[in-house]
Amino acid sequence: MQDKILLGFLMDGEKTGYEIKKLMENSTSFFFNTSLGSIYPAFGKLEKMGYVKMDQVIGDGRVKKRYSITQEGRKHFREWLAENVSLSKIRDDVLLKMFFFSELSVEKRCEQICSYIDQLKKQADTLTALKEKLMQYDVDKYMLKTLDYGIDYYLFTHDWYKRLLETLEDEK
Amino acid sequence: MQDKILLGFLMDGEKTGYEIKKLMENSTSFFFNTSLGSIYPAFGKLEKMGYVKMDQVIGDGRVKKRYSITQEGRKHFREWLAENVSLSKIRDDVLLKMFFFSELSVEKRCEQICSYIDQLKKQADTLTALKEKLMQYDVDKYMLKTLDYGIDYYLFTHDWYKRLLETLEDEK
DNA sequence: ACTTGCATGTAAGTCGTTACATGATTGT
DNA sequence: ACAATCATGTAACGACTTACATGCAAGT
Repeated sequence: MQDKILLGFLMDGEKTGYEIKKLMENSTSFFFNTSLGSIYPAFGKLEKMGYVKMDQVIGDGRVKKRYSITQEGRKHFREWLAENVSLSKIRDDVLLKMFFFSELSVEKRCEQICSYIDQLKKQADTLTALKEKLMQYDVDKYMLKTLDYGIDYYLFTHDWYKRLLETLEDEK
Repeated sequence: MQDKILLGFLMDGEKTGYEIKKLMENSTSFFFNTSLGSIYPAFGKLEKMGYVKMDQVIGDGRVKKRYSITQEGRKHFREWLAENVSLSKIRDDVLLKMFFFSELSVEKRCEQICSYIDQLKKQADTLTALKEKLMQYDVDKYMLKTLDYGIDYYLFTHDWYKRLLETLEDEK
């Protein structure tokens, strides 16, 4: 999975591991993020498989390892893109807590939901701001679409829990 | 995380690992599921920590290991429930593929989204059927709420991608 | 007789994170 | 001088999953 995202980021030009990490932070991080501690070893594997090749470059007086994608890498990535998609699980610990909400007092339930609503709103705002920023540059259409999904998802979830909170407060 | 769900399921009475697995399949599986291969070792750890205790029981002519939650276990579980919630990441491989959709032909993009829409509809229907079934019994209110979220989430995502498909088909 | 479901458990492997370790450059 | 950021990498650990291994009981 995370090897695919590395290949994906190399599709439009060579990059270092560190650069890809920075790019992720400003684009995919809300749904996909990877630590440097797994990016570097992943490049090693991709190189062994012949999907990327490395060039040692001196830039800013520093030695950097710049990776580029090979023809086989491109093929492999496009095959993965065309492969059947499947539903992934919602792995959400708020949902899990809500499942057992009967074990918690009404007050605590409200506190938890209030806090969550706050966080959802903030996340939606953060992504909206990110979108405004990115739209100033010439960013890929589908990168913006995923951002749109993110914004809409957090707004939907925000509204859902806000409605839940209203029913909770009636119970008080 | 998965130790919490085990404790949660024991809150309303003792159960075997196998029984909990079955319960999960009919309730939390759409957002949280755990294999038996991790349930059994998890019980071992919970027992060591004093959160559960085991009784060997003979039922149906079989030797079973029935676990019950201790007072410390209850305390630990309730503390976890009251702990600050935080946003979890959407780990969705469809979103990741959409991010790189420019690398795929318009036809393939539509195929992928069509297939995904289908799956989302089916999942919403499955959960709706599950809800009808559960409502016949006396199921906990918040268990049904999580199911409601699941249904609404899949419907929201279904509609979102359906709208995306319409814009994709205009491009053809 | 045979398959399915009940029931438990271990071992190997995957995938990822955090912490540790190092060191150069840039800005204050 | 000092902190922050750039840049790479490894080691330890965690949280799982799949496959393997076993065996009884119930239904067909």
